[in-house]
Amino acid sequence: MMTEREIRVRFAPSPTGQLHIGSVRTALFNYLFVKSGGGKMVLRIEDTDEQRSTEESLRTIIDGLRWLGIDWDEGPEKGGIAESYYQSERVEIHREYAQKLIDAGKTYYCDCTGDEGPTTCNCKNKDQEALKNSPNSVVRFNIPDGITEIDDLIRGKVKFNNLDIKDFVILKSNGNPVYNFAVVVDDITMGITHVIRGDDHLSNTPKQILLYKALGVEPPIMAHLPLILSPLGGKLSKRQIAKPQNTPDSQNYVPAVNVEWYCENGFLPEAFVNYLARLCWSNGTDEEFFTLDELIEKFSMKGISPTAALYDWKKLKWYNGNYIRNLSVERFIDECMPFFIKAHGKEAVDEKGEEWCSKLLPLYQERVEYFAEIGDKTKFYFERPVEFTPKDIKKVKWNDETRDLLKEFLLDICAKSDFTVENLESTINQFTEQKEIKLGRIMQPIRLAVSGTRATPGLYDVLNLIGKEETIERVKWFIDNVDVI
RNA sequence: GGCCCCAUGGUCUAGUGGUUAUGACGCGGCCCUCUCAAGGCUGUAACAGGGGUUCAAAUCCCCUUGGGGCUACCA
Repeated sequence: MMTEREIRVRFAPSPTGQLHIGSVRTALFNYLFVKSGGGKMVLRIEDTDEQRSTEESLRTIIDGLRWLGIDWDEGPEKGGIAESYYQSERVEIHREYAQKLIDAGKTYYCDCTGDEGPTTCNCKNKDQEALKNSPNSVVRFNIPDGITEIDDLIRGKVKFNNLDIKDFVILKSNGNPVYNFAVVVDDITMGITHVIRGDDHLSNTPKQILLYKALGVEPPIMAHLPLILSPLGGKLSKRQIAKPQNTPDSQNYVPAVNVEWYCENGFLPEAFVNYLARLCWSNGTDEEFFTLDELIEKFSMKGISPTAALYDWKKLKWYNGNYIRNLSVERFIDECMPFFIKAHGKEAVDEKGEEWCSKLLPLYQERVEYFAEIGDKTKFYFERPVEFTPKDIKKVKWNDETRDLLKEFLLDICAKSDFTVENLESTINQFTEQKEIKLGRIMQPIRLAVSGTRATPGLYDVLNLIGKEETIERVKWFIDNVDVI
Protein backbone atom coordinates (compact mmCIF):
# COMPACT_ATOMS: atom_id res chain seq x y z
CA MET A 1 0.00 0.00 0.00
CA MET A 2 1.22 3.51 -0.83
CA THR A 3 1.74 5.66 2.17
CA GLU A 4 1.97 9.39 1.81
CA ARG A 5 5.58 10.37 2.35
CA GLU A 6 6.18 13.23 4.71
CA ILE A 7 7.15 16.38 2.82
CA ARG A 8 10.76 17.31 3.45
CA VAL A 9 12.50 20.31 1.92
CA ARG A 10 15.92 21.72 2.47
CA PHE A 11 17.70 25.02 2.31
CA ALA A 12 21.37 24.40 1.62
CA PRO A 13 23.54 27.49 1.69
CA SER A 14 27.30 27.44 1.57
CA PRO A 15 28.91 29.48 4.34
CA THR A 16 31.26 31.37 2.08
CA GLY A 17 30.14 34.92 2.62
CA GLN A 18 27.18 36.90 3.76
CA LEU A 19 23.59 35.85 3.40
CA HIS A 20 22.54 36.93 -0.06
CA ILE A 21 19.10 38.32 -0.87
CA GLY A 22 18.62 35.57 -3.43
CA SER A 23 19.45 32.85 -0.90
CA VAL A 24 17.03 34.28 1.60
CA ARG A 25 14.34 34.33 -1.03
CA THR A 26 14.98 30.64 -1.67
CA ALA A 27 14.86 29.91 2.05
CA LEU A 28 11.62 31.86 2.35
CA PHE A 29 9.85 29.91 -0.38
CA ASN A 30 11.03 26.60 1.02
CA TYR A 31 9.65 27.74 4.35
CA LEU A 32 6.32 28.91 2.92
CA PHE A 33 5.93 25.69 0.95
CA VAL A 34 6.62 23.42 3.87
CA LYS A 35 4.60 25.41 6.39
CA SER A 36 1.61 25.68 4.10
CA GLY A 37 1.64 21.99 3.24
CA GLY A 38 2.83 20.49 6.49
CA GLY A 39 6.27 18.95 6.59
CA LYS A 40 9.84 19.49 7.71
CA MET A 41 12.42 21.98 6.64
CA VAL A 42 16.05 20.96 6.79
CA LEU A 43 18.93 23.40 6.98
CA ARG A 44 22.06 21.86 5.53
CA ILE A 45 25.37 23.65 5.46
CA GLU A 46 27.31 22.98 2.28
CA ASP A 47 30.74 23.71 3.64
CA THR A 48 32.87 21.44 1.49
CA ASP A 49 34.82 24.35 0.09
CA GLU A 50 37.48 24.42 2.77
CA GLN A 51 39.16 27.51 1.39
CA ARG A 52 36.12 29.74 1.47
CA SER A 53 33.91 28.37 4.23
CA THR A 54 34.04 30.30 7.49
CA GLU A 55 32.50 30.25 10.92
CA GLU A 56 31.42 33.91 10.74
CA SER A 57 29.62 33.23 7.53
CA LEU A 58 27.68 30.40 9.13
CA ARG A 59 26.78 32.75 11.98
CA THR A 60 25.55 35.36 9.52
CA ILE A 61 23.34 32.84 7.78
CA ILE A 62 21.78 31.62 10.98
CA ASP A 63 21.30 35.13 12.36
CA GLY A 64 19.78 36.28 9.09
CA LEU A 65 17.25 33.46 8.95
CA ARG A 66 16.35 33.99 12.59
CA TRP A 67 15.91 37.71 12.05
CA LEU A 68 13.44 37.07 9.28
CA GLY A 69 11.59 34.43 11.23
CA ILE A 70 12.47 31.63 8.85
CA ASP A 71 12.86 28.69 11.16
CA TRP A 72 14.03 25.20 10.31
CA ASP A 73 13.07 21.86 11.85
CA GLU A 74 16.32 19.99 11.40
CA GLY A 75 19.86 21.24 11.08
CA PRO A 76 22.46 23.20 13.01
CA GLU A 77 21.38 24.02 16.57
CA LYS A 78 18.43 21.64 16.15
CA GLY A 79 19.67 18.21 15.22
CA GLY A 80 17.46 15.71 13.46
CA ILE A 81 17.51 12.30 11.87
CA ALA A 82 20.75 12.79 9.95
CA GLU A 83 24.05 12.25 11.72
CA SER A 84 25.25 15.64 10.54
CA TYR A 85 23.86 18.65 8.74
CA TYR A 86 27.30 19.84 7.74
CA GLN A 87 28.25 18.53 4.35
CA SER A 88 31.92 18.42 5.27
CA GLU A 89 31.12 15.85 7.95
CA ARG A 90 29.31 13.64 5.50
CA VAL A 91 32.17 12.84 3.17
CA GLU A 92 32.26 9.20 4.24
CA ILE A 93 28.64 8.83 3.17
CA HIS A 94 29.41 10.46 -0.15
CA ARG A 95 32.29 8.07 -0.71
CA GLU A 96 30.11 5.09 0.13
CA TYR A 97 27.60 6.08 -2.49
CA ALA A 98 30.36 6.78 -4.98
CA GLN A 99 31.65 3.28 -4.38
CA LYS A 100 28.23 1.89 -5.27
CA LEU A 101 28.47 3.62 -8.62
CA ILE A 102 32.04 2.49 -9.14
CA ASP A 103 31.13 -1.10 -8.30
CA ALA A 104 28.20 -0.95 -10.67
CA GLY A 105 30.55 0.11 -13.44
CA LYS A 106 28.84 3.44 -13.98
CA THR A 107 32.00 5.47 -13.61
CA TYR A 108 35.57 5.51 -14.82
CA TYR A 109 38.86 6.88 -13.59
CA CYS A 110 40.44 9.78 -15.38
CA ASP A 111 43.65 11.72 -15.02
CA CYS A 112 43.15 14.44 -17.59
CA THR A 113 44.66 17.69 -16.35
CA GLY A 114 41.93 19.80 -17.84
CA ASP A 115 44.21 22.01 -19.86
CA GLU A 116 44.15 19.72 -22.81
CA GLY A 117 41.81 22.00 -24.65
CA PRO A 118 38.43 21.09 -26.00
CA THR A 119 39.40 17.51 -26.83
CA THR A 120 37.17 14.92 -25.25
CA CYS A 121 38.58 12.91 -22.42
CA ASN A 122 39.49 9.44 -23.59
CA CYS A 123 40.32 7.89 -20.24
CA LYS A 124 37.29 5.66 -20.46
CA ASN A 125 39.26 3.57 -22.94
CA LYS A 126 42.53 3.63 -21.05
CA ASP A 127 43.79 1.07 -18.57
CA GLN A 128 41.42 1.64 -15.63
CA GLU A 129 43.48 -0.38 -13.14
CA ALA A 130 46.50 1.83 -13.78
CA LEU A 131 44.40 5.01 -13.61
CA LYS A 132 42.80 3.91 -10.36
CA ASN A 133 46.20 3.74 -8.71
CA SER A 134 47.34 7.09 -10.03
CA PRO A 135 47.24 9.75 -7.31
CA ASN A 136 46.02 12.32 -9.83
CA SER A 137 42.96 10.52 -11.06
CA VAL A 138 39.39 11.47 -10.41
CA VAL A 139 36.20 9.45 -10.70
CA ARG A 140 33.94 10.50 -13.53
CA PHE A 141 30.31 9.59 -13.93
CA ASN A 142 29.65 7.91 -17.25
CA ILE A 143 26.62 9.69 -18.73
CA PRO A 144 24.34 7.19 -20.49
CA ASP A 145 22.72 8.00 -23.82
CA GLY A 146 19.15 9.17 -23.89
CA ILE A 147 16.91 12.06 -22.91
CA THR A 148 16.55 13.30 -19.37
CA GLU A 149 13.30 14.97 -18.52
CA ILE A 150 12.48 17.12 -15.53
CA ASP A 151 8.91 17.82 -14.51
CA ASP A 152 9.39 21.08 -12.72
CA LEU A 153 6.64 22.47 -10.51
CA ILE A 154 7.24 25.97 -11.84
CA ARG A 155 8.59 25.39 -15.32
CA GLY A 156 6.78 22.26 -16.41
CA LYS A 157 8.57 19.64 -18.48
CA VAL A 158 12.13 20.44 -19.46
CA LYS A 159 14.09 18.05 -21.65
CA PHE A 160 17.83 17.63 -21.97
CA ASN A 161 19.72 15.49 -24.42
CA ASN A 162 22.30 13.50 -22.46
CA LEU A 163 24.75 14.03 -25.31
CA ASP A 164 25.01 17.65 -24.17
CA ILE A 165 26.10 16.63 -20.71
CA LYS A 166 29.72 15.68 -20.38
CA ASP A 167 30.95 12.99 -18.03
CA PHE A 168 31.45 15.00 -14.88
CA VAL A 169 33.67 14.37 -11.88
CA ILE A 170 31.98 12.94 -8.79
CA LEU A 171 35.08 12.30 -6.71
CA LYS A 172 38.06 14.63 -6.81
CA SER A 173 41.61 13.28 -6.85
CA ASN A 174 41.77 13.89 -3.09
CA GLY A 175 38.79 11.58 -2.68
CA ASN A 176 36.30 14.31 -1.83
CA PRO A 177 32.96 14.59 -3.56
CA VAL A 178 32.04 17.30 -5.97
CA TYR A 179 28.96 19.47 -5.41
CA ASN A 180 26.56 17.83 -7.88
CA PHE A 181 27.25 14.46 -6.36
CA ALA A 182 27.24 15.51 -2.71
CA VAL A 183 23.84 17.22 -3.02
CA VAL A 184 22.28 14.12 -4.50
CA VAL A 185 23.65 11.85 -1.80
CA ASP A 186 22.64 14.27 0.93
CA ASP A 187 19.16 14.78 -0.46
CA ILE A 188 18.69 11.02 -0.72
CA THR A 189 19.97 10.27 2.77
CA MET A 190 18.03 13.14 4.30
CA GLY A 191 14.82 12.00 2.67
CA ILE A 192 14.26 15.23 0.76
CA THR A 193 11.03 15.06 -1.24
CA HIS A 194 10.98 18.51 -2.84
CA VAL A 195 13.95 20.49 -4.06
CA ILE A 196 13.09 24.17 -4.23
CA ARG A 197 16.00 26.30 -5.36
CA GLY A 198 17.10 29.06 -7.73
CA ASP A 199 16.76 28.78 -11.45
CA ASP A 200 20.53 28.88 -11.79
CA HIS A 201 20.49 25.22 -10.78
CA LEU A 202 18.18 24.12 -13.55
CA SER A 203 21.06 23.27 -15.88
CA ASN A 204 22.62 21.12 -13.17
CA THR A 205 19.44 19.21 -12.59
CA PRO A 206 19.75 16.60 -15.36
CA LYS A 207 23.14 15.58 -13.99
CA GLN A 208 21.54 15.04 -10.63
CA ILE A 209 18.55 13.18 -12.04
CA LEU A 210 20.92 10.84 -13.84
CA LEU A 211 22.73 10.21 -10.58
CA TYR A 212 19.46 9.37 -8.82
CA LYS A 213 18.64 6.90 -11.57
CA ALA A 214 22.09 5.33 -11.44
CA LEU A 215 21.66 4.87 -7.71
CA GLY A 216 18.22 3.41 -8.21
CA VAL A 217 16.44 6.15 -6.29
CA GLU A 218 13.35 8.09 -7.29
CA PRO A 219 14.36 11.76 -7.74
CA PRO A 220 12.62 14.40 -5.63
CA ILE A 221 10.11 16.81 -7.12
CA MET A 222 11.84 19.89 -8.48
CA ALA A 223 10.81 23.55 -8.35
CA HIS A 224 13.13 26.17 -9.81
CA LEU A 225 12.43 29.68 -8.64
CA PRO A 226 13.02 32.69 -10.89
CA LEU A 227 16.24 34.56 -10.21
CA ILE A 228 16.44 37.98 -8.62
CA LEU A 229 18.49 40.09 -10.99
CA SER A 230 20.32 43.34 -10.55
CA PRO A 231 18.49 46.40 -11.93
CA LEU A 232 21.72 46.95 -13.83
CA GLY A 233 21.24 43.61 -15.56
CA GLY A 234 22.82 40.29 -14.70
CA LYS A 235 23.36 38.67 -11.37
CA LEU A 236 22.68 40.60 -8.21
CA SER A 237 26.20 40.50 -6.87
CA LYS A 238 28.54 42.71 -4.93
CA ARG A 239 30.43 43.30 -8.10
CA GLN A 240 27.24 44.53 -9.75
CA ILE A 241 26.24 47.02 -7.10
CA ALA A 242 29.76 48.39 -6.98
CA LYS A 243 29.41 49.76 -10.49
CA PRO A 244 30.21 53.48 -10.61
CA GLN A 245 26.83 54.54 -12.02
CA ASN A 246 25.11 52.84 -9.13
CA THR A 247 25.05 55.85 -6.79
CA PRO A 248 22.30 56.66 -4.29
CA ASP A 249 20.66 59.14 -6.60
CA SER A 250 20.74 56.89 -9.65
CA GLN A 251 17.66 55.13 -10.94
CA ASN A 252 19.17 51.71 -10.41
CA TYR A 253 20.57 52.13 -6.95
CA VAL A 254 21.08 49.04 -4.83
CA PRO A 255 22.67 49.58 -1.43
CA ALA A 256 23.54 45.99 -0.57
CA VAL A 257 22.96 42.36 -1.49
CA ASN A 258 23.35 40.93 2.00
CA VAL A 259 20.43 40.77 4.43
CA GLU A 260 22.66 41.77 7.31
CA TRP A 261 22.84 45.28 5.88
CA TYR A 262 19.08 45.62 5.94
CA CYS A 263 18.98 44.47 9.53
CA GLU A 264 21.74 46.87 10.51
CA ASN A 265 20.13 49.80 8.77
CA GLY A 266 16.75 49.50 10.33
CA PHE A 267 14.57 47.51 8.04
CA LEU A 268 11.78 45.52 9.61
CA PRO A 269 11.96 41.79 8.91
CA GLU A 270 8.24 41.63 8.15
CA ALA A 271 8.65 44.30 5.46
CA PHE A 272 11.64 42.54 3.97
CA VAL A 273 9.79 39.24 3.85
CA ASN A 274 6.74 40.91 2.35
CA TYR A 275 8.80 42.50 -0.40
CA LEU A 276 10.66 39.31 -1.23
CA ALA A 277 7.49 37.25 -1.33
CA ARG A 278 5.68 39.73 -3.51
CA LEU A 279 8.64 39.92 -5.89
CA CYS A 280 7.82 36.69 -7.66
CA TRP A 281 4.65 35.50 -6.10
CA SER A 282 1.06 36.65 -6.30
CA ASN A 283 -2.18 35.17 -5.09
CA GLY A 284 -4.11 36.68 -7.96
CA THR A 285 -5.60 39.52 -5.95
CA ASP A 286 -4.68 43.17 -5.53
CA GLU A 287 -3.36 42.62 -2.03
CA GLU A 288 0.13 43.95 -1.41
CA PHE A 289 0.53 43.39 2.31
CA PHE A 290 1.05 39.99 3.87
CA THR A 291 2.37 38.93 7.22
CA LEU A 292 4.43 35.75 7.38
CA ASP A 293 1.41 33.89 8.70
CA GLU A 294 -0.78 35.19 5.92
CA LEU A 295 1.84 34.17 3.39
CA ILE A 296 1.87 30.66 4.78
CA GLU A 297 -1.89 30.54 4.67
CA LYS A 298 -2.18 31.88 1.13
CA PHE A 299 0.93 30.41 -0.44
CA SER A 300 0.71 28.18 -3.45
CA MET A 301 3.35 27.14 -5.99
CA LYS A 302 0.85 28.13 -8.66
CA GLY A 303 1.30 31.74 -7.68
CA ILE A 304 5.00 31.76 -8.45
CA SER A 305 5.90 33.54 -11.64
CA PRO A 306 8.52 31.87 -13.86
CA THR A 307 10.00 35.23 -14.83
CA ALA A 308 13.19 36.56 -13.32
CA ALA A 309 12.65 39.80 -11.38
CA LEU A 310 14.83 42.87 -10.98
CA TYR A 311 15.60 43.88 -7.44
CA ASP A 312 13.77 47.12 -6.71
CA TRP A 313 15.16 48.95 -3.70
CA LYS A 314 12.61 51.76 -3.91
CA LYS A 315 9.74 49.37 -3.56
CA LEU A 316 11.42 47.70 -0.60
CA LYS A 317 11.73 51.11 1.03
CA TRP A 318 8.09 51.81 0.32
CA TYR A 319 7.11 48.58 2.04
CA ASN A 320 9.34 49.34 4.98
CA GLY A 321 8.00 52.88 5.32
CA ASN A 322 4.51 51.47 5.45
CA TYR A 323 5.39 48.97 8.15
CA ILE A 324 7.15 51.68 10.15
CA ARG A 325 4.14 53.98 9.99
CA ASN A 326 1.92 51.18 11.22
CA LEU A 327 4.02 50.65 14.33
CA SER A 328 2.65 51.94 17.62
CA VAL A 329 4.42 55.12 18.69
CA GLU A 330 5.96 53.27 21.63
CA ARG A 331 7.36 50.56 19.45
CA PHE A 332 8.60 53.09 16.93
CA ILE A 333 10.54 54.85 19.66
CA ASP A 334 11.95 51.57 20.94
CA GLU A 335 13.07 50.39 17.53
CA CYS A 336 14.36 53.74 16.38
CA MET A 337 16.25 54.69 19.54
CA PRO A 338 19.33 52.52 18.94
CA PHE A 339 19.82 54.13 15.53
CA PHE A 340 19.29 57.56 17.02
CA ILE A 341 21.89 56.87 19.68
CA LYS A 342 24.28 55.41 17.19
CA ALA A 343 24.08 58.55 15.09
CA HIS A 344 24.48 61.15 17.82
CA GLY A 345 26.20 59.32 20.63
CA LYS A 346 24.77 58.11 23.89
CA GLU A 347 25.98 61.06 25.84
CA ALA A 348 24.36 63.66 23.63
CA VAL A 349 21.08 61.77 23.62
CA ASP A 350 21.10 61.28 27.39
CA GLU A 351 21.72 64.96 27.83
CA LYS A 352 18.56 65.80 25.91
CA GLY A 353 16.59 63.49 28.16
CA GLU A 354 13.94 60.88 27.73
CA GLU A 355 11.04 63.28 27.54
CA TRP A 356 12.70 65.30 24.82
CA CYS A 357 13.38 62.17 22.82
CA SER A 358 9.85 60.94 23.13
CA LYS A 359 8.66 64.25 21.75
CA LEU A 360 11.16 64.29 18.92
CA LEU A 361 11.17 60.74 17.59
CA PRO A 362 7.45 60.45 16.79
CA LEU A 363 7.80 63.46 14.49
CA TYR A 364 9.88 61.23 12.28
CA GLN A 365 7.74 58.13 12.23
CA GLU A 366 6.22 59.08 8.91
CA ARG A 367 9.38 60.72 7.67
CA VAL A 368 11.82 57.81 7.65
CA GLU A 369 11.60 54.76 5.44
CA TYR A 370 14.18 52.89 7.47
CA PHE A 371 15.50 53.65 10.93
CA ALA A 372 19.06 54.50 9.94
CA GLU A 373 17.69 57.57 8.18
CA ILE A 374 16.93 59.12 11.56
CA GLY A 375 20.56 60.18 12.02
CA ASP A 376 20.91 62.65 9.18
CA LYS A 377 17.41 63.95 9.56
CA THR A 378 17.90 64.92 13.19
CA LYS A 379 21.46 66.11 13.01
CA PHE A 380 20.51 69.78 13.34
CA TYR A 381 19.06 69.30 16.81
CA PHE A 382 22.57 68.49 17.96
CA GLU A 383 24.70 70.68 15.75
CA ARG A 384 24.22 74.22 14.59
CA PRO A 385 23.85 74.53 10.84
CA VAL A 386 26.63 76.56 9.31
CA GLU A 387 26.24 75.88 5.62
CA PHE A 388 23.38 77.37 3.68
CA THR A 389 23.00 76.79 -0.04
CA PRO A 390 22.32 79.76 -2.33
CA LYS A 391 19.24 77.97 -3.55
CA ASP A 392 17.77 77.68 -0.08
CA ILE A 393 18.62 81.26 0.76
CA LYS A 394 16.87 82.39 -2.37
CA LYS A 395 13.82 80.18 -1.88
CA VAL A 396 13.38 81.60 1.56
CA LYS A 397 13.41 85.14 0.13
CA TRP A 398 16.29 86.27 2.27
CA ASN A 399 16.25 90.02 1.64
CA ASP A 400 16.33 93.16 3.78
CA GLU A 401 12.64 92.99 4.43
CA THR A 402 12.86 89.41 5.59
CA ARG A 403 15.81 90.23 7.76
CA ASP A 404 13.80 92.96 9.45
CA LEU A 405 11.03 90.48 10.04
CA LEU A 406 13.41 88.09 11.73
CA LYS A 407 14.79 90.87 13.90
CA GLU A 408 11.30 91.68 15.02
CA PHE A 409 10.70 88.01 15.58
CA LEU A 410 13.60 87.96 17.98
CA LEU A 411 12.42 91.04 19.86
CA ASP A 412 8.74 90.27 19.85
CA ILE A 413 8.08 86.56 19.91
CA CYS A 414 11.22 85.32 21.53
CA ALA A 415 10.95 87.86 24.24
CA LYS A 416 7.35 87.02 25.05
CA SER A 417 7.02 83.33 24.42
CA ASP A 418 8.19 80.60 26.70
CA PHE A 419 8.44 78.33 23.66
CA THR A 420 5.82 75.77 24.35
CA VAL A 421 4.25 74.49 21.17
CA GLU A 422 0.98 76.24 22.01
CA ASN A 423 2.61 79.58 22.78
CA LEU A 424 4.73 79.47 19.66
CA GLU A 425 1.70 78.82 17.56
CA SER A 426 -0.34 81.64 19.00
CA THR A 427 2.44 84.23 19.11
CA ILE A 428 3.63 83.49 15.61
CA ASN A 429 0.09 83.58 14.32
CA GLN A 430 -0.52 86.89 16.03
CA PHE A 431 2.69 88.23 14.59
CA THR A 432 1.78 87.35 11.01
CA GLU A 433 -1.76 88.62 11.36
CA GLN A 434 -0.52 91.88 12.69
CA LYS A 435 2.02 92.18 9.89
CA GLU A 436 -0.49 90.91 7.36
CA ILE A 437 1.91 88.37 5.98
CA LYS A 438 1.58 84.69 5.23
CA LEU A 439 2.94 82.24 7.76
CA GLY A 440 5.52 80.93 5.33
CA ARG A 441 7.01 84.36 4.94
CA ILE A 442 8.54 84.08 8.39
CA MET A 443 8.41 80.34 9.03
CA GLN A 444 10.63 79.44 6.11
CA PRO A 445 13.52 81.76 6.96
CA ILE A 446 13.37 80.69 10.58
CA ARG A 447 13.27 77.07 9.56
CA LEU A 448 16.33 77.57 7.39
CA ALA A 449 18.19 79.53 10.05
CA VAL A 450 17.49 76.93 12.67
CA SER A 451 17.86 73.68 10.69
CA GLY A 452 19.90 74.54 7.65
CA THR A 453 17.21 73.07 5.41
CA ARG A 454 13.82 73.95 4.02
CA ALA A 455 12.26 70.67 5.10
CA THR A 456 11.56 69.77 8.72
CA PRO A 457 8.59 68.67 10.77
CA GLY A 458 6.19 71.38 11.92
CA LEU A 459 8.14 74.46 13.02
CA TYR A 460 6.37 74.86 16.36
CA ASP A 461 7.54 71.40 17.33
CA VAL A 462 11.02 72.02 16.01
CA LEU A 463 11.51 75.31 17.85
CA ASN A 464 10.10 73.80 21.00
CA LEU A 465 12.64 70.99 20.79
CA ILE A 466 15.55 73.24 19.96
CA GLY A 467 14.63 75.54 22.80
CA LYS A 468 14.37 79.27 23.21
CA GLU A 469 17.97 80.16 23.82
CA GLU A 470 19.36 78.04 21.08
CA THR A 471 16.74 79.31 18.65
CA ILE A 472 17.71 82.89 19.41
CA GLU A 473 21.38 82.09 18.95
CA ARG A 474 20.81 80.44 15.61
CA VAL A 475 18.53 83.14 14.25
CA LYS A 476 20.95 85.84 15.37
CA TRP A 477 23.83 84.07 13.76
CA PHE A 478 21.86 83.74 10.55
CA ILE A 479 20.95 87.42 10.52
CA ASP A 480 24.54 88.46 11.15
CA ASN A 481 26.34 86.04 8.90
CA VAL A 482 24.19 85.21 5.90
CA ASP A 483 24.19 87.85 3.18
CA VAL A 484 20.87 88.96 1.80
CA ILE A 485 20.16 88.53 -1.88
C1' G B 1 30.22 28.75 -29.08
C1' G B 2 26.79 24.61 -27.09
C1' C B 3 22.58 23.57 -23.94
C1' C B 4 18.56 25.45 -21.03
C1' C B 5 15.06 29.12 -19.01
C1' C B 6 12.21 33.59 -19.63
C1' A B 7 9.21 37.67 -22.33
C1' U B 8 2.22 42.45 -20.23
C1' G B 9 4.07 50.04 -18.78
C1' G B 10 10.86 52.06 -16.33
C1' U B 11 9.93 48.03 -12.12
C1' C B 12 6.76 43.98 -9.65
C1' U B 13 2.28 41.95 -11.38
C1' A B 14 -3.49 40.41 -12.66
C1' G B 15 -5.03 38.01 -16.95
C1' U B 16 -5.43 31.33 -18.87
C1' G B 17 -9.42 32.51 -26.67
C1' G B 18 -14.05 37.44 -26.76
C1' U B 19 -11.83 42.93 -20.98
C1' U B 20 -12.54 50.32 -22.15
C1' A B 21 -5.85 45.04 -20.55
C1' U B 22 -5.80 44.79 -13.31
C1' G B 23 -3.46 46.63 -9.13
C1' A B 24 1.12 48.35 -6.84
C1' C B 25 6.17 50.92 -6.91
C1' G B 26 8.29 54.97 -9.42
C1' C B 27 7.42 59.47 -11.97
C1' G B 28 4.09 64.12 -13.01
C1' G B 29 -0.13 67.23 -11.49
C1' C B 30 -3.88 68.89 -8.04
C1' C B 31 -5.86 69.12 -2.94
C1' C B 32 -4.31 69.59 2.18
C1' U B 33 -0.56 73.01 4.11
C1' C B 34 4.48 77.01 7.71
C1' U B 35 8.19 73.51 4.44
C1' C B 36 8.85 68.26 4.20
C1' A B 37 6.55 63.72 5.03
C1' A B 38 2.02 61.24 5.39
C1' G B 39 -2.91 61.20 3.35
C1' G B 40 -6.72 62.06 -0.64
C1' C B 41 -7.73 62.76 -5.90
C1' U B 42 -5.64 62.38 -10.61
C1' G B 43 -2.35 61.75 -14.90
C1' U B 44 1.81 59.08 -17.55
C1' A B 45 3.05 54.45 -19.42
C1' A B 46 2.70 47.76 -21.54
C1' C B 47 0.84 42.77 -24.34
C1' A B 48 9.11 42.69 -28.12
C1' G B 49 8.64 41.66 -33.76
C1' G B 50 6.96 38.39 -37.66
C1' G B 51 4.33 34.27 -39.22
C1' G B 52 0.55 30.72 -38.39
C1' U B 53 -4.18 28.08 -35.73
C1' U B 54 -9.17 30.29 -34.99
C1' C B 55 -15.18 33.55 -36.40
C1' A B 56 -11.98 35.67 -32.52
C1' A B 57 -5.72 35.90 -29.86
C1' A B 58 -1.81 39.17 -24.39
C1' U B 59 -3.67 34.17 -23.91
C1' C B 60 -2.27 28.15 -28.37
C1' C B 61 2.05 26.73 -32.11
C1' C B 62 6.60 28.15 -34.91
C1' C B 63 10.57 31.52 -36.14
C1' U B 64 13.32 35.96 -35.03
C1' U B 65 14.93 39.36 -31.47
C1' G B 66 16.02 40.59 -26.57
C1' G B 67 17.24 39.34 -21.46
C1' G B 68 19.09 35.61 -18.10
C1' G B 69 21.37 31.05 -16.46
C1' C B 70 24.58 26.76 -16.89
C1' U B 71 28.72 24.92 -19.31
C1' A B 72 35.23 23.56 -12.85
C1' C B 73 38.87 18.30 -9.32
C1' C B 74 33.38 26.11 -6.67
C1' A B 75 29.03 25.47 -4.22
